[in-house]
Amino acid sequence: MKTARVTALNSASGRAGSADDAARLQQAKDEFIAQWGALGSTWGINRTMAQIHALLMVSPRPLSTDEVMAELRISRGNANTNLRDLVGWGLVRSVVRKGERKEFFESEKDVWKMFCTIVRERKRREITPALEALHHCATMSDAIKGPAAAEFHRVITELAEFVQLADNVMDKVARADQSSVVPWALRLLH
Amino acid sequence: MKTARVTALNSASGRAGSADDAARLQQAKDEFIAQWGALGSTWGINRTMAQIHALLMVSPRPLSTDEVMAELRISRGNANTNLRDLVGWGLVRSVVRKGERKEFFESEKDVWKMFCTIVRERKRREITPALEALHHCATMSDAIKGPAAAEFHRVITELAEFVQLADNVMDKVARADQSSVVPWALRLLH
DNA sequence: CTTTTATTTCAGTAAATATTGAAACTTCAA
DNA sequence: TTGAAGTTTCAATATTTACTGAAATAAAAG
Repeated sequence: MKTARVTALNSASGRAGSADDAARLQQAKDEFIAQWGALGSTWGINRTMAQIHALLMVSPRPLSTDEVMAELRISRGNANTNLRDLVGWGLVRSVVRKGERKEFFESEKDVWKMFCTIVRERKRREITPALEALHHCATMSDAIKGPAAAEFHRVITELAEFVQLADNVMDKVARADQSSVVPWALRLLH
Repeated sequence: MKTARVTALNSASGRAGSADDAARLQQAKDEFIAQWGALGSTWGINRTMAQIHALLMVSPRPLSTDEVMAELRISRGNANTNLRDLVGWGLVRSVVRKGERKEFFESEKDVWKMFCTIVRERKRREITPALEALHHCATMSDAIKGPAAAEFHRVITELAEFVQLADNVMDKVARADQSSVVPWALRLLH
C-alpha cells in the first residue's frame, strides 16, 4: 500500500501547506480509491474502472490518460479501455482544453446524478434483458401441460412480476430529482 | 446447451404427461437456470451459486448434493461449497428426512423474502464496511488543513451521507412486509 | 506530404477466480 | 471397534477475466 508519496500531480496544485499535509491527503485519497475499487468488484464492476472513477471523483481538475496511468500505475491500454467504458456509462466525460491536443477526463461529481446514471445503465444492460428471458421461460412453460409445468410457470411468473415491479420503481426513482426524493426518503425513515 | 434430456430426477416426479412435455419443461428450466446464473455473475455472484439457487427455486422438492451435482454436472466439492454458501446467505435451508442420513436442500421460494434476504446480506457484508471506510477517510481528511483537503472532505462526506441514506432506506424496506410495500410501490407508479 | 503527438487495438501474458477429485474427517449403526 | 455413508477440505488445475506493451491508426501541425 502507498504511504507517503507526494506526486508532481499533487504538489503542483497550488500553494500547498506542509509536505506532511500533502502526504496525508494523498494517503486519504489512496484509501478512498482502494475502497471504491473493492466495493465495485464485489458488485461486478472491474476494480480498475471503479478506481479510475474514484480517482476522478476526488481530483480537483480533469486528468489526462497519462496522469491516470501514473497515479494508478496501470498501462496505457488499461487506462484507455476503462476511461472509455466510464464515458460509455455516462459517469465520466472527456473535456478538451483549448490549445491542448490531449484529452482530459472529469467525473460527474453530483452524487445523486451518479446514482441515477448507475441505476439507469444497470437496468438497461442487465435487468431488462433478464426480464425478457424470464418472460420467455414463462411463455414456454405456459404451453406445456401437467402439474409440474404449471408449478414452474407459477414460480417464474411470480418472479417476473416482482422483477418488473422493482424495475419500474427504479425507473421512477432514477427519473425523479434529488430535491424530491431525498426529503421523501428522510420522511420514510420517520 | 442441454436440449431434450429427461433425467431420472424429473421423470420420477409423479405421473408425467408425454415424454415431450417433460423434455420441454426441462428445457425451460435449463434456460431459467442459465439466465439466473448469468445475471448473478454480472452482479458479483458466482455463476454456480446462482445456478444452484435457480435449480432449487424451480425444484418441486428438496434435492441432495448428489442430485445437484448430477443436474448441473459439477463436482462434489463445488456443489458442497456453494450449497454451504447459499445456506450462509439464508437463501437455502437444509432439511433432513426422517430415517435418511443424507442432507437435502430447499430454496426459499417466496420472492419477497428472497429479496429481503439478499438486501440484508449485501448490506451487512458490503455496504456497512464501505461506509465505515468512507467515514474513516472523512475523519482523516478533516484533520488536514488546506483547501485541497477541505474539498476532498466535502466530496467524501457528501458521498458518505448519500450511502448512509440509501443504507437506511434499504434497511427499512427489507424489514417491512410485502403486503405493505407492494401496494405502496404500485401507488408510487400512479 | 512528413513529422509529431495522441489514441486505439489486440495478441500475448498475468492474475484472479472457480472447479475438480481424492483424501481426511465425521457420524451413525452393526 | 469396524465399516459404510455422507460431508468437508484443499492442493492442483482449469477457466475466466483483466492487463500490458507495442504496433497500428488517427489527427493536427509544420
